[in-house]
Amino acid sequence: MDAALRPYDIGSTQWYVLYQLAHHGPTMQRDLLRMLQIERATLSIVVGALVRKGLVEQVPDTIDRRQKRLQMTVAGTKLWGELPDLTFIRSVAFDGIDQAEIATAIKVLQTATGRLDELLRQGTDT
Amino acid sequence: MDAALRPYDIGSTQWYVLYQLAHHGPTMQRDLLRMLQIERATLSIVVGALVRKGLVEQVPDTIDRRQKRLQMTVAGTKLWGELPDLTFIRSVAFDGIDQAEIATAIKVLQTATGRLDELLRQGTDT
DNA sequence: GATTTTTTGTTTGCTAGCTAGCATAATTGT
DNA sequence: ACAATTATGCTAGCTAGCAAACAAAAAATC
Repeated sequence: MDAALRPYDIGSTQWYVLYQLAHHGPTMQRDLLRMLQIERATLSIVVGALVRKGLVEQVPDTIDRRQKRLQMTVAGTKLWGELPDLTFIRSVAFDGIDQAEIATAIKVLQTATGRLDELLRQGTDT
Repeated sequence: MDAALRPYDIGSTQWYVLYQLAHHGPTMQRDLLRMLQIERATLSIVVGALVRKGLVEQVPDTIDRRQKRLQMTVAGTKLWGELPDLTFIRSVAFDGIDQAEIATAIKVLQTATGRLDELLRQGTDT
């Protein structure tokens, strides 16, 4: 993804933010957190980069002024239209592999990461 | 890994370098590159951190003075002895999962990453 | 109604990855 | 023997992750 996006000076996480805004419209920054599964501080940096480049606007909510609503600018919408389709990456990686084996791989990884998340969660709380 | 190593101010890649030196003795920095599968520049930073902390020594080779031999210092060996055993992480993640399913997951992921590596390799050469 | 706690976002400082470009040393070609 | 190429490592500048500490606003408590 990074290699494909490099010509556009966009990183993969920045791409995910744009994807979200392009497909689901303006979004609260706090809601993006849950969608992208990253930390507040990280998202702050990523959004900052997009704002700096003029691709995204950050508007404080009128009701809850702590929260910020993110929306694409005209320049952002234009760039999004020019970005290449990245689904070919998934095709290259997985096309032709047995569907059942992919399902097994997903199950194994979800189990493992779930257990590790749980382990971390406990370690943090205690 | 990072959570377990944090009390010792050691990152996971730094741990891998120490592991290598602890188990296989002094190693040329260029050989570590292949073992850790990271870029020259990245390893340079990681090794720099270890040298700065006095855990590893970087000695220019007498025959080829470009190359640098890495070896643990006394302080490094001491710290290595104090680090916790990290194999519990693998146990937490995978214990009890069907061995055949794990093998399938590994196969799927190796195929996918292999294909993507190949794709990147071509893109870089052209 | 005033105080405390929680939520949201930012900043700072770290690890770790990358590319590009540089210097130096070694090797290869002519 | 000298010139050109290759190999090794470093620095600079970037993305992206994290934790800790902070400010501001909102919500909860007393």
